[in-house]
Amino acid sequence: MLLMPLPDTPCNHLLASLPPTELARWAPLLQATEMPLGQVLYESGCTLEHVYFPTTAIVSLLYVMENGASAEIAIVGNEGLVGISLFMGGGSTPSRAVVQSAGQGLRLPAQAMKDEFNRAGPVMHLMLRYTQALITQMAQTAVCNRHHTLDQQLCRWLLLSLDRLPGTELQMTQELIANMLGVRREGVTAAAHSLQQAGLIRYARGRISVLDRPALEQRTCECYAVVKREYDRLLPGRAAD
Amino acid sequence: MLLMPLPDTPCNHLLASLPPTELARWAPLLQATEMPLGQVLYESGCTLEHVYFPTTAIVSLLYVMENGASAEIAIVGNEGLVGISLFMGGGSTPSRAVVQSAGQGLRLPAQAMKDEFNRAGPVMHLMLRYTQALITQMAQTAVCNRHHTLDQQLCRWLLLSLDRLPGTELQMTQELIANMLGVRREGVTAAAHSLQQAGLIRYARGRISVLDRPALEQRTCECYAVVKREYDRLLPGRAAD
DNA sequence: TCCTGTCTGTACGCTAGCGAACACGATTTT
DNA sequence: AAAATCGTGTTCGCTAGCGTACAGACAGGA
Repeated sequence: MLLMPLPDTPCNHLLASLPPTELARWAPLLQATEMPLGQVLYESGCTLEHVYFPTTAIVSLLYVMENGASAEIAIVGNEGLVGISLFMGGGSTPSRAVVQSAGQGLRLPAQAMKDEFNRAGPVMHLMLRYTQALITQMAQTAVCNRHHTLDQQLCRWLLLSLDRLPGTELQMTQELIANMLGVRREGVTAAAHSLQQAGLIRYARGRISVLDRPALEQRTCECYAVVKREYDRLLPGRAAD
Repeated sequence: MLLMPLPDTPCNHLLASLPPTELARWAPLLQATEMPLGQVLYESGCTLEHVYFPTTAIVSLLYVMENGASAEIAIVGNEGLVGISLFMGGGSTPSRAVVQSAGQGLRLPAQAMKDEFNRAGPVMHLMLRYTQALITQMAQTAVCNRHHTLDQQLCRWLLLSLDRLPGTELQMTQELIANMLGVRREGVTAAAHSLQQAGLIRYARGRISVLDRPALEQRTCECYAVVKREYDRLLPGRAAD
């Protein structure tokens, strides 16, 4: 079957929790795609032609300012989809979606999503619940940006990314992380260094291994837990991790 | 008529842009309410019994941290409604809604909103477009918190509030503004002082008059314009201000 | 009239993070 | 094997905003 060619193959949780009937309608239209690092799924203000359901990739929603500086607004991985503005209305957003961690995903033509959404059935309610969870993530990003230290934010970011990937390793340069968090690369270097010295992670040339996840969770701010709890509450279907 | 007892009486733009048929269904259920300063419309994690359509009041959605510090996530005034989680799913959010500027509003029983939303008609689409605009505001709040100075943020905040009020005066102590922005009161004092010296505002004991709005718009960051543009794009029905 | 509470001004030392510039090792390319 | 590029470490001065503490100024009530 398309979504699970092999047992234990990673799949998208949103798709996986669709009722069989609706999934069957989409199955012939879903198309597996490679999502290489840096790929821009949509640009600020542009209308979408597909929605993307990441399976092993991670996508960042970020806003790029006029002076080129950027800030991440939310992370989307195998728990969600990229392109909510398609069914929310407007068809575009002022932000940009960039692949932050290379991998695969499934994509669906925009029209199929709109059609299914307009049936106002279980798919619609699932999409709205996901959107609600995404809203929480954005809100908490605002709070975190206001009040918490770079150290804490890095922990939060690592955990959010980790939750959306198999394994405990992420391929990610400090430069890239800095762009996501909207801080200097040197700041990330310092924070990562202290995490490494504390034995929580190990990194080398764009490869980060998380050694002590519980300690990371303890070191981060409350924002991570708030977001996690809300995702689990609103989207109970997905595998408990 | 309920929504416009007198010509030029302020009303809620969302309600005003409903088709007559749907408005007629709600009209008997809508109930005018006083919304005094500081009133908590809903608390973090609590389920809603009403949705609120502010007419002359302004409501802040804010997150209160474990240590008591807070940060505003979005502002809702006569352009929107408080309680989107009711139709988005989940029925609650980790944030709190507080009346930031006293005034009136209309409230509607939760069930009426749910019922109407589930008809999947024009009301649903309007609510979703509003939610999309709200999402933009939250995202931009995150960006602003990351990158912009207190001065710029104060300007943005004044403008957003001003857009939701009649006239050019707001009743608002610096202490309260500081809570919303998630900064120290002294910081607001300093920023407000410099705005006053530049002749953009005048304030005294909790009363702020905006003297030179164009200059405020010039002094703020791009965030204000991005949010404003998105509201105008998604909710074209409301009066151009 | 006094008094109390509210709102705003000011000062001081402190820290996190910024901007810029450069060093060095590792990896890839030629 | 040499060269170029990439990822990380380090330094220095600088600024915005924090925490704390206190003082004056205005308002409304007793």
